[in-house]
Amino acid sequence: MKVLIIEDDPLHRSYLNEAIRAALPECDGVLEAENGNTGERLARDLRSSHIVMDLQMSQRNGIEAARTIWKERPETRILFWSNYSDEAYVRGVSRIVPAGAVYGYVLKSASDDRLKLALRSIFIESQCVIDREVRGMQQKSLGNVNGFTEAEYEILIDIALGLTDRAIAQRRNLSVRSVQNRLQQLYVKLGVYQPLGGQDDDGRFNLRARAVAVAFLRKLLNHSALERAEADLSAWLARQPRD
Amino acid sequence: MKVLIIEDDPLHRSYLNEAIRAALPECDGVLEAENGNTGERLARDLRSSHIVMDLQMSQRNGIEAARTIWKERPETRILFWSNYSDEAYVRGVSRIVPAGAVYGYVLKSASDDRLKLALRSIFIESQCVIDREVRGMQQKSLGNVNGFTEAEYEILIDIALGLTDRAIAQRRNLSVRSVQNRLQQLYVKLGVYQPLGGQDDDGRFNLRARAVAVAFLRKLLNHSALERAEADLSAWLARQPRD
DNA sequence: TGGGACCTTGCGGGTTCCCGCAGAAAAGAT
DNA sequence: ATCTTTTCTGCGGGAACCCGCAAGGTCCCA
Repeated sequence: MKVLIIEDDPLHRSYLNEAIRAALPECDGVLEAENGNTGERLARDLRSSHIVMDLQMSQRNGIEAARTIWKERPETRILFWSNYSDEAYVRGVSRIVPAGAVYGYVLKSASDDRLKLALRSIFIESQCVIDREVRGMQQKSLGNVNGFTEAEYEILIDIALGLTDRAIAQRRNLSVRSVQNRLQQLYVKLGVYQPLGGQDDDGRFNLRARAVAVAFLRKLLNHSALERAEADLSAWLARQPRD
Repeated sequence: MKVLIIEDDPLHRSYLNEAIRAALPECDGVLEAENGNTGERLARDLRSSHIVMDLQMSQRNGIEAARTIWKERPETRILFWSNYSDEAYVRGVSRIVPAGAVYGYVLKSASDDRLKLALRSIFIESQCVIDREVRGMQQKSLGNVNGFTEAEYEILIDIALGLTDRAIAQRRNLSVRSVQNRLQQLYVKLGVYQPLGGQDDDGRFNLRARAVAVAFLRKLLNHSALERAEADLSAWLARQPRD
C-alpha cells in the first residue's frame, strides 16, 4: 500500500508523513505533492488509492482535486485534513463524495492519536471518519435548523457572483419572480429581512449585498467556494448563445 | 531579550520557537500564545517588545492584535509571518504600523535562512524586512497602476458590508450622488463597468454585487478584512442616533 | 378524493440603483 | 492670480430590485 500526501505546507507535510509511517506500518511508501495539480497527476500516474489531502491550497484547491480524482477512480479513499470546518468546505466536500466512497474529514487541531486512528480506520478498516465538529456542521447544513436548502445555497452563490435576477432566472430555468421568491426566503434565513415595521436600520442595508456579507461572515461562503462558482459560471456563460 | 510568538498552529509555533533560538542566541526566553487575545494579554503583562505573529488566527486575528499592541507600545517590534500576501492583508498591516516602527512581513513559504535573517534584522539591527512578494503587493496597492485609492477601497468595503448608497453617504459625509460617483469609479477600476454599447453580458451582472465578487476573487477583500469592517460598522451604528 | 404544505408564476408599485449631463467647489499647477 | 484637473453635488430617467397579493401546480398524506 502506498499513501499520497497532497498538502502545501512543508511542515504539515512532513508531520503527516511521519504520522502515516507510524500509524500504518504495513504501508510501503509515502509520496508527497505540494498542490492540487501535481497531486492529481501523481494520483493518476501511480494509481494511488490512498490519499491524505488538505483543502485550501494555493494552486488548485483540495475540493477540485478530489473531484477529478474521484471522477476517475471513485473507490479512492481520501482523508481530508483541514484547518477549518467552514460550512462552505463541508458542503463542498459532501457534494463531491461518490456514493459509497470511503473518506474522512479531520481537523488539523485534532490530536495526534486521533489522526492516526483516522488513518487506520479509513485505509485499513474501510470506515468513514468525520470529526465531531465537522459532523455538527453537516447536521446543521443538511438538517434544517438554521440549515440551507440546496436551492437557497444555489441562489446565494448566484447573487454572490453578482448575477442579476434575470440572469439567475435564465441560468436556473425559473421565472424572475421565482428567483425573487427564493431571494426573499434566503433573506429571511440569513436574518437580513426587514419586515416593514422595523424602523431600526431601515433602509441602511441593501439586502442583496448584505446577504452576501452575512454569508461570508458566517462562513457559508469562502474564497474557494467563490472560485469554484466563478469557474462554473464562466463555463455556463461560454455555453450561452448570444441572447 | 524575550520573544513572544503568537501563532495558532502548534507545528508552526514550535518551528518558530526553534528558529528563534537558533537565530538569536542572545535571546533569553521564548513565549508562546495561540491566539490574538492571549497574545495581546501576554504582550501587555510581560511588556514584550519583540513579537512574531501570524495573521489569520481564529480567535482574534493578527491585525487586530497588532493594532492594540502598537497602540499601547508603539516601539514594539513585530514580525508578521503569514501564508498569504493578499492585498487585504498587506493593506491591513500598512494601515496600522505606527510612524517609524520597526516591523517585518515574511511569508511562510520563505526559506529557513530568510526567516532567521529577518529575525536578526528586525530584532537586533532595527531594520525593517518585507518580503519581495509582499513589497510588490504594496507597490501595486499604493502606487496607482491597478491601485486603489483610499476612497475607493473605503467604498468597496461599504458595499461589501451591504450598505445602501444613502447609508454610505451618511457614514462618509457625502451626498448620495458622490457615493454613486465613487461607485462608478470603482466599477471601472474593477473592470465590471459596462459602457453602454457592450451587448456582451449586458444586464447579466448587478454591478454592485459583481464588484464585491471580483474584489474577493482578486483578494482585495478577504474574510478577516470583512470582519474588521463589520466590527467598525457596528460600532458606528451604535453611535448613530435614530434618524 | 379532498385537504395541506410547498413551489412557481404574473401583476403592480414603491424603492433603490446606475449613470449621463452640467454646474459648483476644491485642490494643484504654472 | 489664473488656469487645469479633480471632486462634489443636483437633476432626471430608465432599469433593476424588493415584495405583498393572489392564482395555479405538484406532491404527499389521510
